[in-house]
Amino acid sequence: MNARSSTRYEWILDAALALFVERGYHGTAVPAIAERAGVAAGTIYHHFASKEALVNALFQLWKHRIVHAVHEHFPATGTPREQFRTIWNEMARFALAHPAAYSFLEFHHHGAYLDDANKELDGGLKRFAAEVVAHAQTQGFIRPAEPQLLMELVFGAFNGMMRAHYEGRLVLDEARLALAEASCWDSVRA
Amino acid sequence: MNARSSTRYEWILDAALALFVERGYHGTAVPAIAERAGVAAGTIYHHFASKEALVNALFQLWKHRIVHAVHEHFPATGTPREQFRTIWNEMARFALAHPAAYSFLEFHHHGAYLDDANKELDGGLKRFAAEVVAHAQTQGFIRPAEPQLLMELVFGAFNGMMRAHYEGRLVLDEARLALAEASCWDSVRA
Amino acid sequence: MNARSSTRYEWILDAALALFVERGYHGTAVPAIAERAGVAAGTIYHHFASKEALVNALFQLWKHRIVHAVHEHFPATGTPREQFRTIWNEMARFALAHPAAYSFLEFHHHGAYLDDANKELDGGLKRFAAEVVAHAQTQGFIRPAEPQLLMELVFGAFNGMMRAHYEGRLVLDEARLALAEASCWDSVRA
Amino acid sequence: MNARSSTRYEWILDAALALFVERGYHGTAVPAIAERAGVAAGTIYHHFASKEALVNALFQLWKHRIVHAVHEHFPATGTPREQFRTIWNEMARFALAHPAAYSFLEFHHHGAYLDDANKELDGGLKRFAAEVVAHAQTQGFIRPAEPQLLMELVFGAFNGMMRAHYEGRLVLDEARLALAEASCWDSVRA
DNA sequence: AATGAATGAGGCTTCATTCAT
DNA sequence: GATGAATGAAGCCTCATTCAT
Repeated sequence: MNARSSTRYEWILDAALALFVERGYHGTAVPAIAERAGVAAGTIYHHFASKEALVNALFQLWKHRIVHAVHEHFPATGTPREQFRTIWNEMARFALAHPAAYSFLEFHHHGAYLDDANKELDGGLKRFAAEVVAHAQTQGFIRPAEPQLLMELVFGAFNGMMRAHYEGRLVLDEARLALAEASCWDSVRA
Repeated sequence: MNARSSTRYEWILDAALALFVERGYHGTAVPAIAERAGVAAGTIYHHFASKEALVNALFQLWKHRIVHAVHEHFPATGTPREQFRTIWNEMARFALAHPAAYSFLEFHHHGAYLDDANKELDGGLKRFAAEVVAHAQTQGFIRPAEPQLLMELVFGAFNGMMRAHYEGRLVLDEARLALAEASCWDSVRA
Repeated sequence: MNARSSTRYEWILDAALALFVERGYHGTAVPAIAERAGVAAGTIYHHFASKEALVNALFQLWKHRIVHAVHEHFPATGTPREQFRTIWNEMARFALAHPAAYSFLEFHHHGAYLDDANKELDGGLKRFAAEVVAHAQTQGFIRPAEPQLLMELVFGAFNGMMRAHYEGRLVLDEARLALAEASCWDSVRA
Repeated sequence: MNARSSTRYEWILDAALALFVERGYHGTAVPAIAERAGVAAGTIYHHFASKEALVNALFQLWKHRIVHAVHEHFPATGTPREQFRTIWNEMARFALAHPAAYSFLEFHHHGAYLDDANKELDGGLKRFAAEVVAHAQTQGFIRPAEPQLLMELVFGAFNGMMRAHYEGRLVLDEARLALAEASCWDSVRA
């Protein structure tokens, strides 16, 4: 789950990600993951205790990565406007660079098989964003409303845009991303 | 063979909806649907040719209902602002009255098993909304940007809000719905 | 099983015969018989206690008919040559007039579900033929060999010919039937 | 995946042969084959894609064997009488050594599930025999009649004899086989 | 008698997991 | 560690039979 000697570990994670996104967790057979990864079915069980352990490892890996990407670039001392834009841009960069991973994290229901650690992880980014909103409100930059509500609206808008992009209904370039970001800022600014 | 006459037909649809939302299509066993519906497993096959036919019937039924609800109340001669608010409110009324159905329609990947008729149906509401946006732009009420992009942002925001509500992170009452609607209007208005 | 008030009884027998020949007993579903017969599935159970009772009734009906046809025209006082030809011709007439029935009787394994009465019936025609052979041997018309063996050879030849005809590998007309009959007579005559 | 290497492969074929002969293809459940073979039900699907693939493999295997046995000993330069006797004897040897296989090949209707390759295979031996007959006719050894008809009569007689033997109505020893062969030759010789 | 929806046992097949090599 | 054949529980579906109408 961290540095692993074998690169097969990563082959398996990559194959599982692709298949889970394509066909869902329950719709994906372990032997199918093995075949796509180019390893034997038994090999998966040398690296993961079960199919459930595999999906949890996968979720944790990518959730950590996106959280890290957002936190790493977050301008703690910037203006709320800058902070908003930075979070938006980092998430867009991530979602465009790793479409399968973002789709897996955001557009699939994992409730039935995620372990507690991952359920805790899942809400982290949104809690952080809600805090940023709340702080910006104290400075008067963002309209006075439940931070939770505003945050869910913006994340939802972002996800709607990304999903439309993934599904081919929308082409996302720099200009459109900036326009969308500005629109969303307008929906929350004071 | 399966006119809406039989109540079992509806028991099965209701049970399938609940389970598909809970555990996903592939995660739901046909005998589990039968048990929840209070019928024998074989009975499902008197009403639906297959599990796939069942999920398609379910999708079509509810998609028709929400499309109907939105179209029925759409103020064709109203101002764009009124039109926007009406669509928002009708969708909210529907999503709050039928949480499982809305969740099933919007928060699940159906790509692998939806038939062509349903794939066609799926995009209908969004195409309609994009047209409304485009028309409002010609009158100068909505900012000049791709209608498709603006529409996906607003639908996404709505869905983010609904999902947060369903998952217990947000309480939605009249006031919050109105506030959210106003926020989203601000994200697209000229 | 004899004169029945309802003609549905016969529709069912006819449909069952056609399907059993096409797909075998185990390969034929009772609802499929009902559909082909143009009756409801439940109706079959007003006329037959079970699928097994149906197949037994069918077997008995047609076995009786062919036995009757052969016996009716058998020239008890004729020469063995006449007797041989008559049996051959009667069976050919029957097999050509009722291909499905003959195929059902002779080319399908019924061992697993025939009742005792039918198992007894099954051997009747062959026992009769063996007796005819034995009697002809006492008069020196047929070569001295086990009647049972000669009879099975001739019946086998007849069946091989009929099957080839049914399966389209052979066209049977009067001339060919006569030629085949003469050939078979040559295989047993003194 | 299923080279003849694994003994289980053969266990399964043997079990399937015995059961198909006893109860027919549709009357035989895959789990029953597994049980008789002494393997798990799932194991069958490591060696055969489906029940239908299994029955086709079985048919092909034994059809190849009998064709090979007949061709291997066929005296291409012998007299028609020798050729006739050789084919008869080889088939008898085979049919007595492998009663289940011969019964499976000749006494069951496979039309519904045999693949094209097997349908092609099926007619091979008979086509060969018809050619032998036709060639013998050109030399004046066999009476002038359709080779196809004479051949079907002889094969039919052979099958009638074998079936009577299998079903206990006839005991076949060397003397009786020779007698039957001579009888059949008499039915076709000039 | 006739219907056909309903039943549920059982059939074919898949698949998460194990284990001998 | 790696393999992949083997397992058997469980999944989707069929079908002989029943029963309320």
